[in-house]
Formats: sequence, C-alpha cells, structure tokens
Amino acid sequence: MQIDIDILFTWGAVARKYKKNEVIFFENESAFFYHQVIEGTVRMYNANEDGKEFTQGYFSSGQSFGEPPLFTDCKYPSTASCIQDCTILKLSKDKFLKILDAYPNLQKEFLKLMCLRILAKSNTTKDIVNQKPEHRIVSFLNSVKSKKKCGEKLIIPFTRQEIANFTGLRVETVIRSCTKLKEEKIIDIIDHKIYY
Amino acid sequence: MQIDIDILFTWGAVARKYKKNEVIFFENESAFFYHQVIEGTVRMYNANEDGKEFTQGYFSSGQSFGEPPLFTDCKYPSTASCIQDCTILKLSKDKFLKILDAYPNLQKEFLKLMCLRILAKSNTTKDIVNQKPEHRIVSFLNSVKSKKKCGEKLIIPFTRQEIANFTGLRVETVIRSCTKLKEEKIIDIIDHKIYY
DNA sequence: CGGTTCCTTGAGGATGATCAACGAGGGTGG
DNA sequence: CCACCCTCGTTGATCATCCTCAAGGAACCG
Repeated sequence: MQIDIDILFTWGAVARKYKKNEVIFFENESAFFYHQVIEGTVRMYNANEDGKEFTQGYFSSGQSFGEPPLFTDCKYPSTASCIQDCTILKLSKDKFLKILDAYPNLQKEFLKLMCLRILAKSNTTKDIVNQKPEHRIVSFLNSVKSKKKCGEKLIIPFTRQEIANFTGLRVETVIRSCTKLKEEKIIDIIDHKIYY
Repeated sequence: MQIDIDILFTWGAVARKYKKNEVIFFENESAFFYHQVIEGTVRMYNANEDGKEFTQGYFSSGQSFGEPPLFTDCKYPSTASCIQDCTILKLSKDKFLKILDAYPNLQKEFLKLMCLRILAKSNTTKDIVNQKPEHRIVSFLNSVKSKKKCGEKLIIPFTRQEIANFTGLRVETVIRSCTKLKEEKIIDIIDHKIYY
C-alpha cells in the first residue's frame, strides 16, 4: 500500500474509472498527476514503430505508478494503459508534493520504493542483455515468484505473449524456450499453464 | 555535486584511494558505505559466465554511486570498479542515513536523483529491447550528449569496446554499425574518433 | 622499437525473428 | 445445442542478423 486513501481524498484526490485498454498517459507526455491503483491492473510499456511492445511493469491494487516525472520535471518514459477495467486515484502534482512535505515518512517510503525500482530495472537490463532466451525467461519467472514469496511451485499468471513482452522475445521463442525448460524440469507445464 | 565534502568529513567520512581496475564492491555483496567519487571514474557493470560485460553506468568526480542498497537492505546489483586511479569518499551507512535525517533537503535531492536514474534505465532497457544495433548506438550517443548539453558535434570519449559494453553489442557490430552511421551522415569519424 | 591497446575486415555459423498455418478452449448468440 | 468468433498456444520452414573466430593494421607510449 502506498499513500493512505483517506489522506489522498482529504487532499482532494479523485477516483476515476478507466475502461479496459484505455490509456492513462502516453510516453513523452508531461506529468500532472500522482496515480494510485484502487482496482484493476495497469501496464506500463513502450511500443516501437513495428508495433512491438516492451512491458516495463504491471501495477495493481494499492500500487502507485508513474512517479519519477513528478519529482524531476521529465516526460513519461512509457505509456500506461489498463489491462482490465480500472479505478485509479488521481491527485494533482503540486498537492502530491505538498503531502510529501507534510509527511516526511512518506518521502522516505518513496525514496525506498524508487530504489527498489532501480534495483529491479538493473536486474532486468542485465538479464536481457547478457542472457539467452531461456535465462531471460527464468529471470522473469524469478521476479514474479519473488513478489509472491512462495516456496513451492507457483502458477504463472501470464500468457506467452505477456512473457514475450516482458522479456523482449517473440511469442514463438517463448513457447519453444518453455518447452525446453520443461524438458529440463525447471518448469512444469500442465494444461498449457506454466508452473515454476 | 552530491553531498558537500566538508559535511561528509565532519560526519566521519574517509577518503580512500583505489588503483586502476581495483574493485570497490562486488555484485551481490551487502552495502556498508555511501560512496562518492572525489577523483577518477568508477564503472558499474555486470559480467556473465562467458565474461561478457554489461556496463550499467560510469560515475566521476562529484557523483555518488551504489546508493539503492543503502535504502533498501538489498545486495549490490552490480560490481563497481575503477577505470583509472580513483579517490573515493566513504561514509558508513548508518551515518549516511543520519545525515539525510539532519538535512531534509538532501533527502529530496536523492529522491530526485533516484528518479532520474529510473528514467535513464527505462530508456536504456527500452532501446536495447526494441531496436536494431544502430538505434541502440544512437540512443547511447544521445544519452552521452544530453549530459554535456552541447548543441554542436561532440567527440565521444568512449572506445568501441566501451560502447559495446553499454549497448550489449559486440565490438565488431559496433564498428560495422558506426561505419553505416557515418555513411548516413549521422556521425562523423575522424582519425578513428567518433563525433556526434 | 617493442609492446599495448584499439580498430578493422572477412568468412562462417548459430540463433532468434518472421511467416504461415492450424489446434484447442471459452464465450456468445441464434 | 450448435455455429461462430476470439484469444491463446503450437509447429515447421525459411530468413536475416548478429556473433564468433581469425587475422592483421594503426596508433600510442615507455
């Protein structure tokens, strides 16, 4: 959970509903609002001219997203859109910054959150650059698993295409790599679903 | 400039000299110190089992590096080593955190810095995943140039190998791509040096 | 001048992308 | 209940691209 919802409402935040696939903000736009997910899941991604997409991250209930441009006056590095119908809490940039001044602990929390993002991105980049498709997929699966802190095999709630978008591979490559990973007993595939 | 050097010394920071190629900390080590470069240049990178290296960033005089693990209790995501003889200011983690409490503005500065790092890393990942070698190199050149805020053509102070390590390509690919970029008049190559 | 380090080129090969086609399952409406 | 449409998964064949390996040249420095 990021900022307490009651605090946000007190400061004038507004909950807005978005339809599935609706865009919340586009890459290269200026940032005017702090965003926090109340319900649904948001995806941040970059698309290149061929239409190939790279997913920077998913954000769901309780998580904030798109914060860095609020602190730096830069443009959004990626587009954010809803993969389901969503309810998003929006608070204007200046009020958001005032909240941070009013609650110093919150600022610390954000600092910590931004650091975690950096660490995650460092890992992602490292894995994508250095490794073979199977390694990339395993790294992705690890990052999914680490969020769930589950010791046992876990069903991976992503389609092959979604995994492809996270890892920068193509669907077919993901499928073929997963087949290999199954043969190597690293993952299970039961009824087309991936367990890791 | 990050933290004022006098403040750091007042709080017990120590300047340590490192030789060229000496490692300051290794990937996956725990973090005990805040580091700030006084002189020289530090490189953060990841190496994979084949010995191929990916450069996460360079840090030189006045810049701090390796901060995220200080705020999050995670391990270092990359190795830091000196590409020249360096003088590095070191301050223990707990004292560093106390300084931040004592100077709230500093905390804000770090928050901003971390956000800039996120934005930079988002861009890097996007470019590496989506684009052809020439695009990757141009993105890299742009990032170099943006730091120098220079409108005119600028000499790029990196070897082909260094560019390869930043972009995740191989030296030969960098060389061949640069030849093409020269033909397309995007860069100049004079006396083996790249101008952009 | 000998030893580095860096740059360059060519040939060949591996690998992931691309293209095309099909199958399986789930939901919807007639 | 069946026909249809989606979305998702799967497979094979072919292709383009970048990597690999090997060799040699240029620049720099003590």
